[in-house]
Parts: sequence; structure tokens; C-alpha cells
Amino acid sequence: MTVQEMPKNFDFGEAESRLYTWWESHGYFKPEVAPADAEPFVIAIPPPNVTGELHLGHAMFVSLEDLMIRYERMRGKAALWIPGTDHAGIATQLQIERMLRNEGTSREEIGREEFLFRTWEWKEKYGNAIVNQLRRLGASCDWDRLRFTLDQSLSVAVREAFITLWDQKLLYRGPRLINWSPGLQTAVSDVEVERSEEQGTLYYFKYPVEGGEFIPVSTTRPETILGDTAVAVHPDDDRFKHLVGKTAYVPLIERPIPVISDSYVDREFGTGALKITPAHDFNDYEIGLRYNLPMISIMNKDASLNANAGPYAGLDRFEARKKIWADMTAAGLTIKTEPHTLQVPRSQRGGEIVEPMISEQWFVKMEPLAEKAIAAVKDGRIKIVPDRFEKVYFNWLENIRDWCISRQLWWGHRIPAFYCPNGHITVQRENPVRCATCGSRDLTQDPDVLDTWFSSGLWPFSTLGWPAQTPDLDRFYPTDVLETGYDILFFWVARMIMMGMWFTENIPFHTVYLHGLVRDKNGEKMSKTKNNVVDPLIMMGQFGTDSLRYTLLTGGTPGNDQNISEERIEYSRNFGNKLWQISRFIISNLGEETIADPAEFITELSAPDRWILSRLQGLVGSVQRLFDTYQYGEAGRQIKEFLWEEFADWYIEISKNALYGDDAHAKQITQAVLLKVIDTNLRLLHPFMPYITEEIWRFLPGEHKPLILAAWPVSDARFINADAESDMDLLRDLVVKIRNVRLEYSVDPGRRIQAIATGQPTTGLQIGQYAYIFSRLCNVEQLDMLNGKAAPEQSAAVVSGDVTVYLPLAGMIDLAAERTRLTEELEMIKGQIAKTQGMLANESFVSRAKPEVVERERTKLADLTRTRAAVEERLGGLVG
RNA sequence: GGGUCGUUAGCUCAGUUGGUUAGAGCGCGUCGUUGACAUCGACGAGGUCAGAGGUUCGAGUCCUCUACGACCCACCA
Repeated sequence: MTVQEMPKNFDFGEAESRLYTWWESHGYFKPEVAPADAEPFVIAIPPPNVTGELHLGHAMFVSLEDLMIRYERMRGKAALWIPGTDHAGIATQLQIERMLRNEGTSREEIGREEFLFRTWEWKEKYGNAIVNQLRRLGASCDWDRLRFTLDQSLSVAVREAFITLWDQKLLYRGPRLINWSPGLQTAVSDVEVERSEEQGTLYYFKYPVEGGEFIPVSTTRPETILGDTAVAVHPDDDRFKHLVGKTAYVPLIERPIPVISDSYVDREFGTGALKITPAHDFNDYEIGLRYNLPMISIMNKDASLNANAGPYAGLDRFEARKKIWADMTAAGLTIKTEPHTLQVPRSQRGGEIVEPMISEQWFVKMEPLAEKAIAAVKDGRIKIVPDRFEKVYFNWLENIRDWCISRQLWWGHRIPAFYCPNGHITVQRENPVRCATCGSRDLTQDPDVLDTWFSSGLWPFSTLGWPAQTPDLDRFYPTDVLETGYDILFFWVARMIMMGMWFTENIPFHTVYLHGLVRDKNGEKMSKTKNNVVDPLIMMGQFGTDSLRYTLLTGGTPGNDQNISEERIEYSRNFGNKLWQISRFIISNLGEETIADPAEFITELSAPDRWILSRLQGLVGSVQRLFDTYQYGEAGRQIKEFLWEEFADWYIEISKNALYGDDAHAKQITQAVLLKVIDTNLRLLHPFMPYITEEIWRFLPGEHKPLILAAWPVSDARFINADAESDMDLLRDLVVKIRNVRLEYSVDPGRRIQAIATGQPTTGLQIGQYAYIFSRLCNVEQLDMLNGKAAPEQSAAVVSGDVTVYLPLAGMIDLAAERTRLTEELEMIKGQIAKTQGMLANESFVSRAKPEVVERERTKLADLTRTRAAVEERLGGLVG
């Protein structure tokens, strides 16, 4: 057997592309790498926008999903991670329009066909950039199954879904009040509108009523006065009761409108009277419907005022606001203005102020779909992690409103509805040739496209071939976990569940795992304007992919936002280096002999061996428990702590004794233990840090599968050993205390000192056998046993459990200082004894606490009592 | 108006079946070129776990309320 020396450092830049190509070219990312009868484990990727630039949100979901996929693959499942991209209607269209503008043209000028041609051309050229960036993160997707929401087969799925809803009378089309984006010139859905709290003005003015009276009214948007079709007051409001039923006149344009009463009006707010603009306000729209009021739209598609605004036609909505208020002031109709905080509806994309407008659009009736989606989570078929999001999910679905799915865009799935000159609408699988009612061949297709989220909602099954009954759909649907950020719970997750339940009569996945948002080191949202964006590509280039992944995976807790900074990623890089150095040390010390399994030596193991193997198996069990409950971050932290603080700092240092010693058998055992520990940890860490672990794995001796396919560790109870753990705790405690004494007395670090020990732990540990630990870890030249002789004078003493170690430091010991030091320690021990005694004296503690807890306290008290005796004895022997 | 999350060391955060002396990184102080690692090691200082009640033998952890901060949903012009 030859052992290949590892390089001094991990060259991640070189290794990442090499290993990724190796994995992919061997088909390791494909579910077919598992036996044909293996249980599948499937994740459908949250498809990034084709226009996307890799950001930490992508890095987050890739890290988590790749972790789950690699973990399940190692557990022998047929792991399938379906990759894909989203056509992202608005975002992409904006991008192409910008490009056309730079060319001095526009989409209107080149026409729909040419525009789509240009967009596809752009997509073919640049649409894979984001895909390549996902690969760089180590994503082990099955790239042969890459999908795009506008693919032929996915378009078939979209059309099938649309037709099904139409046939089930769950689609309707008609003029409704919708959210209109004047800049993009399209309708947007409710969830695409964000409300931002902003400082505005509340305008108070007089609404003239027949007979010379007036009603004071307040509004935040004076321009909408021109579209008023009623003034409303509360039915029980004595101030205005006598005016109900009379005619009011819209200021400036003198249009007569009724004064109505409705209990919706809040008498306490503003003037207690409300102007009603049904065509530009959602509440007013409802009231308008209730009272059959006219709906007067006063704006054009670009939100400038139209002919209904009379003299103000042509003005921009905000210009009009100023002008109207000025004119009303001149006419003596204004009362006052006051500052007012209001919720301004802004477009999620672009941030412009969205305008409620009456418009002809397509809608999905959501209630029947929502019912099934609610039931699936209520009865536990789908679980949301963390479960607090279930409440948010229910709240949204229980109050769901119909979904406006048409968009006045060109890039997307064209609505498969065809209009006959007589108004008949045909919706069917194949494009109709002639109208079924009038026979006309003069059919026109609806010019609009569907909301991007309509196709995303079908993603878990459309990517597997639905509506065709493909083998993939049969084998891999339903998928298993849907992992994404909580910010798209409504946009995407809820809609996937609704559409999955509706169209496949099955859950689309059994678990939803929601991660938090990534923020900057101060918890602020990252944004280009704030210049606090951490670029994952730059971080990967600087510290390696594994460092970024490990940071994201361990930096927070499920569902909570996490702050990230370059320093954290740098620290992860340091951990990667530590892992590399540990491995390099082990591999360079394995020698030429075949390495056995420590289980073969189970009766011959030393205390440190038994300890580290017990801790190792404890770790494996703990990691499993954490993985089972989706607590990957804590699992990753525990692996790091084990490797760094226990294995590297203690076991490896101790192991040098056997490795550099003459006892070949002891050396062989130590090698077996070292190899076992690193082997297991590489497996545990692989889903977190795939590259460095796979690279180290290649240097491990023997013939073995690639790590990506190696078996996930299972805790081996044979090695769990409480006595070994307590023995090593004792030895480590003594070492730390001796180091302390050395530092306190300024003993030269290079000076080798003597030590004399006494005492016998109840576990049977023979301190004398482990003198080498003290030699290596705190520079004790020789450790003798006291064996009943008198304690040495002029020495410092450290006590731990049943063991006292004297350090004869003639000439360096300050007896007064030593007495102070030991007295302080004695006080601490006494404090603990008092506390423990108190607990044990408490009858209800002894009778009610779990027996093992009581037993532990008893043992502790016994240990402490012996330690106290030892310290007291030493203090008594300290004669000045 | 309804809801969620957070408040633990100077800073950023862990701490999920309640159970020894509450942890880490960074920062700070002292020290270290021993054959894996200075991308490191040794030792240390630093916390009434936001506050008040409650449940419990026992609370950072469970319950209630309060304060402060962040976010989500919602039709107050």
C-alpha cells in the first residue's frame, strides 16, 4: 500500500472544477447511480430567473438543498435534484426592452414576433449564466433533466392547467378593479404589491351639497376627486344625517353625485365623511358595487389623467394632484392640510406607485383550491418547517382573494383563449380553426400572457412530464422536500400546494423547509445603494466554495434571518484548513501497513482511544438526531467542535506518543483510531463541504468509492463509554491545571518539570500509565506516583477528582500565593458541595427528579467531597 | 388592528425531549518558531441569559404580561 503525501494546503480553485467535472461525468448526480429499487428522494429546485445574477439567496438555497441531496444520496437513496430556470416575465422583458432602447428601437417598433425572437436569442446566449454559477456552488443536480418554464413540455402543462380550470368554471374574465403598474403597463397580482409606510398629506376640503351646505371630506389623493361618484357618511351620524339622499357636486367639474350612508364609514377618522371613487380605490370599489354607483376611470394606462378629468386631462397623476388642490383653494373649497402617515402601494418590481384601475383581466377562483391546500397541511400530509409558518400559511389561504393571472406582456405563456367576432371564447388543447358558435375563421388569440407564478406553481410535476404519465412522474412524484426562503411562501409555495393538490390530486412534496434571509453583518438588508452586498462569487474566489457553504449552513437557525460577513467566511476557511491539516497529519503517519478497524482492538484500547471513539459515536448519534429534525446548522457546528476542540487539540497531540514511539502494536492501534475518526468525519462533513472532503478522501488508503457515494455513518453503540469519557475529562482537567500553574509561576515554557501524583479514580484509571500525556501536553518530564510517601515540600499542587498532582518547583513557589490559590479553589469546591447537598437534602428533588439525575448528583457529591479532602490536606501540609 | 421573530460576553451569534460551573468566533490581555496547521497553539479577563410574575424539586430553555427592535398580514379615507 502506498500512501500519497498531501499538499501543504488545499488548492480549492483547482480542485473545485476538477472534482465537479469528475462527479458529473461519472453520473454521480443522477438518481440512476442508486439501485433501481432504491427509495427516491427528490427536490425540485426553486428556479432562478434566467436574468439572475448569483446572490447569497441563491447560495443559501443551493447549500441547503445540496446538503439534503448529498446526505440522502449517501444514505443510498435515488437522489434527484431537478434543476431549472424561470422565464421571469417582467424581469426578462424589462431587460430586453432596455437592450432595444440602447439600440435605438423599442418592442412596439419591432413588433411582437421579432421581440420574442430577440428574447429567445438573448435567453440562449445568456440564460445559462445563472446555471453555471449554481454549478460553481457544487450543486449536484441532474443536469440532464434541466428544465425551463417556457420549454415545450412545460408549456403543455401550463395549457393543460389553464384548460382544466376553464372547464371547471374556475377561470373568469372581466373588468375588475386590479393593481395596475403604470410604468410596466400591466396588471399585477395582490402579492406583487408591497405597502410602504410613508409621510404624506391628508387634504381636508368642502364637498358642496345642494341647498348651499357642504360636507367636509378628507383624502390623501385629491386627484381622485374627479372620479368620485358618491359621498358617504355613517348612517347614525347626526352631523350629516339630513344630507343623505341629497345631491353633491364634484368640485371643479360640478358633476352631481349622491350623498349615501354606509356603516363602513368611520365617524372618528378625518371629517367622518368619505368620498367614494370606485374606479381607483379597493374599498370604494366594494361600496360602488353595493350601491350600484358608476365607476368613472379618470386615468390612462400610464396614469396620466384622461378625458373624464375634464380640464385636467393629460396631466400626470401627481401633477394633477397639485393643480387640483391649487384650483380648489382658489375656489375656496379647501379647509386645511395636515401631515399624515399612509401606506403607499408600491410595485414589488421597480417600486413605482401602483394604481388601482378598472381593467379587463383573467382571474382564478381560489377558494376551492385553497381548501385543499389548507387541508393538506392541517392533516399533516404536508409539514412546514419551522412550524410557525403554518400559521402564516393558513392565515393567507383562509382569506385568499381571486388571483389575477393575466399580464399585459409579451414574454411568457400566451393565454390560450380565442375570441370569435361574436364574443364567444374558445379555450381548448389545440388552437381552434373556427369558432364553434358562429363558424367564423376570424379568431383572435388573447394578447396577454400568464403571470410567471402560474407556471411556477406547476413546477414539481411539470418538470417531471405532467400531464404526460412519464416514468419520471411515476417514480419521482410526489417530490420530498421543497426548500426555499420564507419570503416566497405566498408567491410560490402556497400556489404549488394548491395547484399540486388540484391537478395531481396528490401532495407535491411532504415537507416545506423555509430558510431565512441573508443580511449584512449589521442585520441590514443588502442592497447596491447601501453598498453592503456580499458577492458570493467574490467570496468563493477568495475563500473557496466550501467556506461559503459552511458559513451559510451553520451561521443561523431554521427560518431565521442570518447576518453574514467576510470575517465569518474567512473563519470557515480557517476551519477547512484545520480539517486539511488534521488529515495531512494522519495520512502522513499511516505508514505502509494495512490499517485495521479499531473494533478489532476493542479490548486493547487506551483511555484516549476509548474516549475519542466514544465521543465520535456520540457525535454521529447527535448529528443524526439533528438531521432528522432539520437542524443542519447545529449539526455542522458540533462536527467542527469535535474535530477542532477534541480531536485536534487533544487526541492528535496525545497520539503522537504512539506514532513516534517504538511500540509497533500501539502505533497500529492509534493509526486505526485516527483513520476511523477522520473517515467518519469526512462522511459527516461531505454535505456541508463537498470539495475539500472529497479531495481529502482521495488520499485515504485503500480502494474505496468516491465520498459522494460513500455510506452515511450510523452510530455504533459498542464504542459509547462513559468511564472513558470521565477518565479523559480528569486527565484533561489536570493538564489544564498544570498549564495554569506553570503560567502563574512564570515557569519557562521550555522547562521540563517533575510531577508526583497520588489518588485513584473509581473507574480504575491508572494515572501512571498516562504520564506521556503530561509529558507531551504540559511538558512534565517525569510523573511519579507518591505511593504513600510524604508530599514534597516547596511544590504547587493541582487537584482534580480523586487525583492530586504535586509539582515540585523549588525556589519558584511562593507559599503565600499557593495558599491563596488553593484556598480559592477550596471555596469554589465548597460552594458546589453546598449546592449539591442542598439538592440532595430536598426530599421533592430526590423523589421527583429522574433517577439518573439524582444518581449523577450523588456521584458528583462523592467526587467533590474527596476533592475537598485532598485540597484541605494539601493546605494543611503547606507550612510556611 | 391581527400575527411572527428577536433581546444571552465589547461586537456577531449558538445553546429544541427543562438537569453539573451558560458556550463559540471576532476583538482584548499575557505567552509560544517542539517533527499537521501562525489560515496555529496555551492561558486569561469579560455575562443578575431585556424586565416582572408564574409553573416546576429545578427555568436561558415552558406559560402570562411589559419594554425595546425587526418583519409579515390587514379596506381607516
